[in-house]
Amino acid sequence: MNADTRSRIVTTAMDLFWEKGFQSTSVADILSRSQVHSGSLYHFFPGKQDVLAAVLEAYRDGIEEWLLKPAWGQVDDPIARIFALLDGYRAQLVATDCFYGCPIGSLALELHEPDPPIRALLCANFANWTAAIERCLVAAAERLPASLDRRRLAEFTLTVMEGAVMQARTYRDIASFDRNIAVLREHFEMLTETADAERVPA
Amino acid sequence: MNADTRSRIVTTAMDLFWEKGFQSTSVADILSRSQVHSGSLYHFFPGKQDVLAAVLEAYRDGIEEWLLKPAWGQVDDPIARIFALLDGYRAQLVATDCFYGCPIGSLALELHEPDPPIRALLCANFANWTAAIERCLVAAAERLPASLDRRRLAEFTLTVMEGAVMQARTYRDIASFDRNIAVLREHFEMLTETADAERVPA
DNA sequence: AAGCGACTTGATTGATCGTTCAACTCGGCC
DNA sequence: GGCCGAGTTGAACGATCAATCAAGTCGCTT
Repeated sequence: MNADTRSRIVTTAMDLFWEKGFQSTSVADILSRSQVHSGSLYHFFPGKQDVLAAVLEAYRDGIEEWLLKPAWGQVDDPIARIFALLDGYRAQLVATDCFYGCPIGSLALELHEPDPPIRALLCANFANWTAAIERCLVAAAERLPASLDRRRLAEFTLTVMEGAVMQARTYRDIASFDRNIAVLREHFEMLTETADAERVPA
Repeated sequence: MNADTRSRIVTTAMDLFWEKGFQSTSVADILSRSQVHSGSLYHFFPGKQDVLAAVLEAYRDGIEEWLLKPAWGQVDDPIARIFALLDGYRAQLVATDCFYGCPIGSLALELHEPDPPIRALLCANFANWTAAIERCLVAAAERLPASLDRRRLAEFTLTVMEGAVMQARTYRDIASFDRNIAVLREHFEMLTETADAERVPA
């Protein structure tokens, strides 16, 4: 029951930072919900910032198991996988009445001058997410224009997801999210049509 | 010197909320920078939340003069105006070394459970921004597909801007912003090409 | 010139913040 | 059996927080 005191702190902090953000979550909040005493927390972590770092590391290391595997279990087509991933964020919004969105995005905008290690972890989370999308785009290369900048489109997909989550949360309306994803889908369709056209040139 | 005590509080709070966010800005921060004493602030505002409301009202009421007019002074073409507006956010990022982005977006993600009036003001800011873009799209209707959902594309433009600002700030790299806007531009180009094609059908 | 009300001053409040620390428990090792 | 050190306990700390308020200033009205 001691090795998982640390992990209980981290998972509790993940929940609380997701629900209330970093600043609005007090150390006392983490302690009471995780049933841990302050001395124990400060035994494992030098301070609150380091709990945040551990949370961001957990997200970074859990992207495969907690984000990609659940979304891609039933889906093989690479482009379908991209939208299945986005649908996971949709499900999260719906499950919380559009209260909570992407935890990384919220933290990224909340922390105005994050310590370098914290910012590096935020970047790592974004980069891993983008890399997963890019792998899908590579797998779907034959359906997309040959000249397509895949990394750029993967980055754009993250951009649209984060922006769409932000608006859905602000409007408290999942329809806003759906409309944004629909436009992204049409963007992909225009790209595949372009690829079709260039494959039969003469 | 009394009527503008209130406005000095509001403009100072605008700056501070932009720089540090709402929670990280203390009332004492606002007081010291604006050279106002606490009693005066609490004479005009019941509390800190109401300063935030006043800030959001100022943004909402100032969108024409402070956002659109500067960006559109030299630009007439409606689609060029959309990207001129986005370029304004780019300039803000560059001027602050990618530290500060869209104040509304930052507040929207920072306040996890905003009071209803605060959330309504965030929505109003987003809605006004989107409406300005939609007016451009209506003005450019003949270059775009007839069936285009203009409100949806305007909403999408906001989505891309907010997501792009988030990433540029996180990566501290304006190139990320530029790549995202480039993809949006290509989206617009594909739409205008579609419109060209449907105008010469036979 | 007297009085009123809008506005200012700044010390002070109690709550809450992140953090510290001395005392304690307890399993494993010599 | 005695010791050590990892982990726990929870009271306490100083700092900072948003907010209060009694006293005071000043311009305007009558």
